[in-house]
Amino acid sequence: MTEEELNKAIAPARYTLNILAGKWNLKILAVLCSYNDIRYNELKRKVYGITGTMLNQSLKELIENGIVQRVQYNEVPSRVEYSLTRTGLELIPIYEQLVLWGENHLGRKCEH
Amino acid sequence: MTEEELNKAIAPARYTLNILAGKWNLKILAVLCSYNDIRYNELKRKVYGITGTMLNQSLKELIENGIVQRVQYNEVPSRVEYSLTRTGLELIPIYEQLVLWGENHLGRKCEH
DNA sequence: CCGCATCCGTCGCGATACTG
DNA sequence: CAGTATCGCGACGGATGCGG
Repeated sequence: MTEEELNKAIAPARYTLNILAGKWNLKILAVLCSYNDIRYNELKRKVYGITGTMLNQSLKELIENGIVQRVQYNEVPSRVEYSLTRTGLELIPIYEQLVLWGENHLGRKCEH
Repeated sequence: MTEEELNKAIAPARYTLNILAGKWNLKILAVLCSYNDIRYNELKRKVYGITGTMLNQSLKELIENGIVQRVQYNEVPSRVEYSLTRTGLELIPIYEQLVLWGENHLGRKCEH
């Protein structure tokens, strides 16, 4: 395998990983996954410990990558709801695989 | 879902991600995957662009996490071979899923 | 209620030089 | 051939305060 071939082969995986690897993205996905729609402040409360800055930054990334959808309702007071897109939902099986591998591996470590 | 429940739920996925997310780990896995055993310098040549420092650091992590196996042959000149463990092999399907999702998503971006 | 601008600390990454 | 030690930079994470 040449350098180019190797790079081409892993590029899509790198791309996916870059999205998942952000410190809060996994938590955000897990929360969004269990709600069809959720408001900003509700989301902020569910993703324990996150600051406004980080939540907005993470959401921005996720939106730009087509994983999260932002819907703004022009009411008073203003209301914004977030939800997973179809693309975002397709990320869930991967998330579950990550959990499975992690569980198996952590389990084995304890067994000796 | 409480804070603890959420943390417990995602912890294994975080663990798996931390392993995969290192800058060179994906490339190293991809190379190791296509060789049963490979020597240090051969590996260094295949993982284009990596420095000795980074290769050793990455390998150390992967070994500590039970993904890579190091076998040293006491010959002259010295010879060390690296290979994936059973646990490491179980990471391959995840890697492939990451590639698939990335390809689909990148594809859609170009379609408009 | 929702989000942005700024500033700062930490850490992953890496260049270089050295060892058995 | 197969590594280790040291030093430094830059990007990401995060606290705080402002704006619509």
